[in-house]
Amino acid sequence: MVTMPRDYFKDRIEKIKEFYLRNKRMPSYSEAAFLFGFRSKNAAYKLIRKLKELGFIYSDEKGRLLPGTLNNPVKLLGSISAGFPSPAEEELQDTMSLDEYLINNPTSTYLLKVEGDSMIDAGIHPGDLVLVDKSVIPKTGDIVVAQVDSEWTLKYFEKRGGAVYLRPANKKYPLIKPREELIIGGVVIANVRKYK
Amino acid sequence: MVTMPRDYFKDRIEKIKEFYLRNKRMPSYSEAAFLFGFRSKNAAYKLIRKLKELGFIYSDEKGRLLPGTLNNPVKLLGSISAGFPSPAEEELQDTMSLDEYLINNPTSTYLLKVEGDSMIDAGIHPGDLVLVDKSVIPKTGDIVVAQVDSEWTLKYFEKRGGAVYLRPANKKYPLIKPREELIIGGVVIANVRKYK
DNA sequence: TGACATAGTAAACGTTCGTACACTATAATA
DNA sequence: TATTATAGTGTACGAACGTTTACTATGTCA
Repeated sequence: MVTMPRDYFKDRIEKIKEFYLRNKRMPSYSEAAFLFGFRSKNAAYKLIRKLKELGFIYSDEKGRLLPGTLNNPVKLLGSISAGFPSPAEEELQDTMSLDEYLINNPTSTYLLKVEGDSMIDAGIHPGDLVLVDKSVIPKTGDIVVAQVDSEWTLKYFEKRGGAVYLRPANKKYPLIKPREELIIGGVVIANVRKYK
Repeated sequence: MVTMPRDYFKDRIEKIKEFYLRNKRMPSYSEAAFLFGFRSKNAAYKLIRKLKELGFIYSDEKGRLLPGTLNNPVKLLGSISAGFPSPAEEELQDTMSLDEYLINNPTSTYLLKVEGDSMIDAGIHPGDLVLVDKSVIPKTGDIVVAQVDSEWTLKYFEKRGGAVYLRPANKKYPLIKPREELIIGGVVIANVRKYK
């Protein structure tokens, strides 16, 4: 029986990953054979069958290859204070896609750039991007996009005894009790800050 | 001459988008024809040629369709304090992918879950996910993942007169002057917080 | 040693692919 | 009204597709 070296699969997966990132589609079997350095596309066919069993790849009803966990661009390490594993060691790590992780409802979610410091105590800074889902019904404690005095702002949503209040996360600003009807643009489901 | 209704393209694009999200690949021309309700795939062929000109789709050297701006899952609205356009109006908005926006170097970037409150004044809370690029060389003011007393922590990086310091973003904790060699696990390039 | 599982080669199949060409129907324009 | 550009139908063709089968070579294990 022939046993393959330890990183046999990893190199192959990396090749496909590169192809996928470069071409934005999965290779055909003959293209995969070329990637792997095989002369026969059946060799690729058999190899990929194993990658499928490992979950890196799958295929649709027509046999075309689709990205499995390949798709996920960022590697997952442990948590920071727990003495997480050294970033140096390159294993077959778990990966994830930020898009898929953060966005539940692609059609009802949009992105908003934050200006002003009214939510700074909630860790939402000017310049941050805020993901807003307008299909979510706000509950007390949620951060919402609301229209106050014909201006859109970011506030904590509070419902007490039938009345609705908007609370800024900054002691400098007062609690807001909306005069008339309150227009909600959606609930903040995530906050993203880019440094570089 | 036949002029198409205003949202002619938008509906078609939405159909392809749905297909792409569902199948994780672009449709063939015959599949696209079926999506559009055409009997002839040549009709899809001509229509998609126009979508290509608009940048929503393109194709590789073998003619296979590839996602253009389709790919991007989240719609971009204006900024929040500027009285941004109502989220209700559904135009052909700009879209973006968070993965592509945040990650410059997929191979050297990883994700870390934050525990502890040492960076809370920088708006990085316990439970946040931090994107770390280990190929970036830290500069003063950057937030880095560093090993202090054989523990991995998140600190501001400061270089003054040849000496390197690590500063927590929380007044409760003291400035750290590393005794021996300083091990840096990478530079924080983004912070992500998920609420829902 | 002999039996066996595996990695890879090679060729063949029916199907689907992208693309091209000829054609019809419709609506706008001059 | 005649002209013209466009939306869509239908057919055809060579190339590439996924999949199957047969075969070789090689290393493992009893």
